[in-house]
Amino acid sequence: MGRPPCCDKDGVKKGPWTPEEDITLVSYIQQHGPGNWRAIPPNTGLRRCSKSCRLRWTNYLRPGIKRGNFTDQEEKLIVHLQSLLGNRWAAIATYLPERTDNDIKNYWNTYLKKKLRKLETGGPDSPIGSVKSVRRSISKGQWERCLQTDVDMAKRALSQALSMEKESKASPIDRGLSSRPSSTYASSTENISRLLAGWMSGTSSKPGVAHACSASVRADTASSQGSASSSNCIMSPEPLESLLGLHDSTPEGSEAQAPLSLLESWLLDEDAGQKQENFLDMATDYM
DNA sequence: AAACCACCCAACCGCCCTTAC
DNA sequence: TGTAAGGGCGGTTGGGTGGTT
Repeated sequence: MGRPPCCDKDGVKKGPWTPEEDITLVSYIQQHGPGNWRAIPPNTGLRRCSKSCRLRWTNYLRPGIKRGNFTDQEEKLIVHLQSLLGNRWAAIATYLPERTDNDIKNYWNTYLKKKLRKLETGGPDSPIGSVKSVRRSISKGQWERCLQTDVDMAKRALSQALSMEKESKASPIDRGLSSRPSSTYASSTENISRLLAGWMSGTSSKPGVAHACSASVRADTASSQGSASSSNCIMSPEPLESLLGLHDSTPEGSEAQAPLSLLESWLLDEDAGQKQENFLDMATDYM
């Protein structure tokens, strides 16, 4: 069936976003929150289609996005999840809250796919093979139920982890804004200011903010990974780590924490097949 | 120095799903 | 119940960048 594209109208701008457009979009979302994308162009004067606004926000301006190199853990997680879920990047991205589905998709298409192809031709005991063989051994219905449970658990634990994270890490300014639900949008301002800094400091040959920023981020992450103060990452990488159970600071009363850690350890475990049974047991317990 | 090439990634496109009416 | 609209998602594209020849 399909629908006519929403962006066919004359006067709709395409191509890279300018800092001014970013600021306009972010300030609107700060006031009204994300959603109702259709209302954004008429209310802000942006000559962009609603989809473009949504994508710009979710893939670039949204707070909490981590850019730059993927860690080994993230890489393993992506590989495992891709073998489990296929190219459902949005689902995979729920496990990597700091990464966008677009980022993961790009990373997969440009790097991981090739790497895995090499691995597959190079050796028989790649993680992909083990997971796939396990997957074949259980029924489709079982598998889908597991996935659903799996995603639900991840979401619960993630929201808990993130809320704990925000409370403990909120700057005085952020805390001041925390009375409203959209407090995290404050960090979008940081995004924008960094964007602008990258834009301004970049050479005039830089065609757009996107590349100016990503280039600076890449340079930054390469030179000072783990440096919290100078990082271009809007949020620290800790939510992922806490999600993965890498921190001791387990939130008390976090009912989903234990099963999630098991899940993640399973996902990150090279020997994924052996833990499949545990996971299935655990999943059914939580249904 | 310039031409070429491969890679990266932001953004677009088209389809599907959900929801409102 | 049917239809239209909005939003979400995955695939793809195209311009910029960096490395190589």
